[in-house]
Amino acid sequence: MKVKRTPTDTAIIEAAFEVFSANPGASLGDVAERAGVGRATLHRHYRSRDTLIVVLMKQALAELDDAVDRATAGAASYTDMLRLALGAMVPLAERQLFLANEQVDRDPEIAAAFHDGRKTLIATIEAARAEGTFAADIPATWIATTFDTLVYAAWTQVRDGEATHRQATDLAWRTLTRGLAGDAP
Amino acid sequence: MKVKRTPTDTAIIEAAFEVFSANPGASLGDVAERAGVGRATLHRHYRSRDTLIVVLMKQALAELDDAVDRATAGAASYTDMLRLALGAMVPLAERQLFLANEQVDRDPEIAAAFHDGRKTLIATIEAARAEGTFAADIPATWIATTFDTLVYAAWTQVRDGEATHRQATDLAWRTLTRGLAGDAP
DNA sequence: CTCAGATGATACATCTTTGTCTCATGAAGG
DNA sequence: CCTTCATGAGACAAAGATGTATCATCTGAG
Repeated sequence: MKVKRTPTDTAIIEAAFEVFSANPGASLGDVAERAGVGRATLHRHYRSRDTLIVVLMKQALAELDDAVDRATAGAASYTDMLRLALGAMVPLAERQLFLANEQVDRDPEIAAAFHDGRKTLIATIEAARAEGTFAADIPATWIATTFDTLVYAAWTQVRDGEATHRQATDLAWRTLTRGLAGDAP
Repeated sequence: MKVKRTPTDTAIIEAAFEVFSANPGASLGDVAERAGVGRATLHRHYRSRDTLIVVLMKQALAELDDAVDRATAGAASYTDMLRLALGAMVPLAERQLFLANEQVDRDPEIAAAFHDGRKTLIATIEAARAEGTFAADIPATWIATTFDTLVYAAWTQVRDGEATHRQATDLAWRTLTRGLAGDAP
C-alpha cells in the first residue's frame, strides 16, 4: 500500500500541513507558494482541493500508526505500551489536530481507520486496567478521551516552550496514571 | 458595557455559533438560513463577516465569565472555586472551542480578555496549590492546560452520550486532582 | 387608519478561489 | 545534439461569497 512520492509531492504535502494547520481556510495558492511551486504544478500533482485534503488525512493517519508501532515495539506490558505510545504521539499532535478539524467522514477508508484506532486504544486501555493501572469504576471511554487530550496538552506545553518533550510527556503520563489509578481513598 | 439585542440579533448570533461550530468556513447565507432571516437582514445587523465573528468571540467570552462568576460565587476555598468553575465551563466548551479556532488576536480587546482569563486561572491554581491541592513540583502552566483540556474532554463525553454532565464533571475533577495531587508514592 | 421601521426577496457589481489550458523554458538522459 | 518531461507563468472561464442597493410587504405604535 506504499505510495511513491517525488520531492515535489512531499514539498506540497509538507507545505499543505503547515499552511492548513495555521489556517484551514487557506487557498491552494498559499499552499503552492509555501511549497515553492507554481499553482498549476500543485494541480498537476493533486487534481482538486478535496484530493489534497484526503491525501493529507491519510498521511497523518499513516504517520501516527507508524510512529506508535515503532515506539511500542519493545513494550514490556500494555501499560508500558500506552506510555510509549503517548510519547510518540506528542510530536505529531498538530497533525492529529488537523485531522480532527476536518470532517473525518469525507472518505470511508479514513473513517474506518479512525474508528479502528479508537478501538485499539480502548482495548489496550482495558488490558492495562487488567494490569492494575486504572481503577475498575472508570469508563474506558473516559480514559481514552483523557489520553487523547493529554497528548494535545503535552504538545501545547512543548510548543509554548514551557517544557521539553520529555518533561511534558512525563507530566501527561503522571496525570493520566495517578488521576485514574485504582487504589486511593 | 451591556449591549441591547433584538430577537433578530440573538437569532443570528445563535445560528452563527451553531453553523460556524460545525463548519468554520460556512457562508453567511448558511448562517442567515439557519437563523430564519434573509441574507440582507444579516448584513443590516452585522455589516461584515469580520464584524460578526468579533461579536461572536466577545459573546463567548462574556458567557464564560458570567457562568464562572455565578458558579463560583459561594466557593468555600480556591480549590472549591476551581471545581465549581470546571462544572460551569463544561456546557460552554463548544463555544470555547470556537474561540480557540479563531485567531484570538483579530481584536485587541479580545486578546486582552483572553490573556486575563489565563492569568486568573493560574493565580487560582497557585492559591489552590497553597491549600494542598496540587503538588509543589508541577508547573502551574501544566495544571492550567490540563484543566482546560479536561473541560473539553468532559464536554465530548457528554456530547457523545457516554456520561451525564455530573458524571463527566466528577471524572474530570477526579482526574485533575488525583493526577496532580501533592502526596503519592 | 396612517406612518415609520424592519424585513424578505432580488438584482447587482466585485472579489476570490478553483480548475483547465497553453506555451516557453530548462534540465536530464540517450 | 536532440528528445522528453516536469515546471513556471499566465490567461481563462466558472463558481461561490461578499457587500450594497432597491422595492414591495408587513407590523405595531400612535
